[in-house]
Amino acid sequence: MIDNKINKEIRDIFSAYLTEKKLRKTEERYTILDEICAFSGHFDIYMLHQKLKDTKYHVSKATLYNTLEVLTDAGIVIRHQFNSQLAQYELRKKAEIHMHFVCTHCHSVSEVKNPPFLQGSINALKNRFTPEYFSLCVYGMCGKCRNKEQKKSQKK
Amino acid sequence: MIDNKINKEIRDIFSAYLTEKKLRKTEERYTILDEICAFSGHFDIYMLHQKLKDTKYHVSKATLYNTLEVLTDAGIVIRHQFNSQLAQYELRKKAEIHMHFVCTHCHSVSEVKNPPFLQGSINALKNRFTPEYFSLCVYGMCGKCRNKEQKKSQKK
DNA sequence: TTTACTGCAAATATTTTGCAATATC
DNA sequence: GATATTGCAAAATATTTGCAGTAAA
Repeated sequence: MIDNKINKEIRDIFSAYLTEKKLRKTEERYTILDEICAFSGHFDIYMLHQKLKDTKYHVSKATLYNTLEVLTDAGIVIRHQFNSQLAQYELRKKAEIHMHFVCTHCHSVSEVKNPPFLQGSINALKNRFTPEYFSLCVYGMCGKCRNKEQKKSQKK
Repeated sequence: MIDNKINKEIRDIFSAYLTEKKLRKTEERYTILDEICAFSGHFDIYMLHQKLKDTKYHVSKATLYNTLEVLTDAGIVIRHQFNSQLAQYELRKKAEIHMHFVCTHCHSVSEVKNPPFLQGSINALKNRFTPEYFSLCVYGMCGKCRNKEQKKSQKK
């Protein structure tokens, strides 16, 4: 779980990054980061925009895209493009501990804890590449869709 | 390598799929599949469109998108969305034997043979999910960018 | 002969860009 | 005070859709 302590830790990492890159520490950037930390899983631009609207804090789409790019460059947020055109984001802290199951039927994305050996085997490739993080997406049919398909074939 | 024999094998799988789903066997669909088989790695809609133009065989973008959807549904082609908006595709036959290294600096995508145990560990999750294929993307800095960064820091 | 497929153009969706106003350093 | 960042609107990019003509079954 990402609690307030970890939330603060992430804010500090962001501050250090902004200082290092001589970027400005704006209220918008920190507000966006706080809202991102509050998401339990994936989110997209629209969900984030909506969430900020609910808190009565107005931020433009342009700023959202800009901030997400900075956060991605800082390695704090990971950008996924599962199946749809709309990019999905998530906190890297959360992404690192699971793999994604993308259902090829209903396009739902669920998460399963990463097999621990995976990290090790990726680290082993360091001579050719400097791995920062990885994303394992397994495509297939999710439990729900499988049940539906089974019911269908039973009716025949 | 995908040679003509495998190419024919894929055509047959496609034919069987089209028959099963009561879809039509058009010249466009087979021509597109042939061009796809000729790509050695990833490709996108524009590369495919260009390639077909070169062979003097005109196919509209709409048909390309349509056919790629059919091929994806058939499990013959895999659709990736690495970093850009432009979807990248590749033959599943090829995708299954490697993982992707996506450079977070220059956005190049290279391929490395999959660790063989990965397939096994994914199959082990069959009770919750029916895995069809997987895509392991490792993000980080590629060799070229790493060298450039090293040269930069040496100059300082 | 029926209707799925194709091509074109228009519509939609997502992200990026230009620029004036504003706020950080 | 210099200039990075913001917000808005317009542009750019990628994909989908509507529809009339064509071709597979």
